[in-house]
Amino acid sequence: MNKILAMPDGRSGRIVEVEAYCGAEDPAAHSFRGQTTRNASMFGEQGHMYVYFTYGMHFCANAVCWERAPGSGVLLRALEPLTGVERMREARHGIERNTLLCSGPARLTEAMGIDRELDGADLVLGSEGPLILDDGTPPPEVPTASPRIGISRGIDPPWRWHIEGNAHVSKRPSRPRAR
DNA sequence: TTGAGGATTCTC
DNA sequence: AGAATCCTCAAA
Repeated sequence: MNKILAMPDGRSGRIVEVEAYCGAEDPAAHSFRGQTTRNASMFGEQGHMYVYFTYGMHFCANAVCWERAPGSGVLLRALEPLTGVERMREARHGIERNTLLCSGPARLTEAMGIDRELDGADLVLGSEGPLILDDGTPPPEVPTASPRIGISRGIDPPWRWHIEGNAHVSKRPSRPRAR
């Protein structure tokens, strides 16, 4: 949280919203039932990226992190755009409001140009493109744990965290999602 | 081999 | 509230 996701072409943003998915102990995790072709990178090296395709049109990106359990990862849900904003705007079909560029897991991958080609990329070295940097900004002192969004199982543990008051955090649907 | 459902977003 | 849209995996 509060670290920076950067692309080689200059696009970058601060990570202001994340969710944790915790392997075999988490029914909502793609890795819940063990390793498959799709989720293989969740079982690969920590610090690499797990990118998945969903709803027939969207990509979402995770940082693989086994701190709690094997096959775990952190879903990147929102960025505050820092640099390369015009580039992001192009990628997002000219969307004007900066708060809509990266405020959602599939929005931020579209804005940053992240797709299945980058599944498994090393986020620490940045050798394949995306890189996570620490500019010294500390994570929030008071955790803002809340329920995860868009899942149908494993809804109990409040494993979503965001920077309180940040305008680029994604908006929670007002109604509980159908299903 | 089949088909239900999905860590979503956009528009109506 | 409904559509877009395709891939994965469990079940048969």
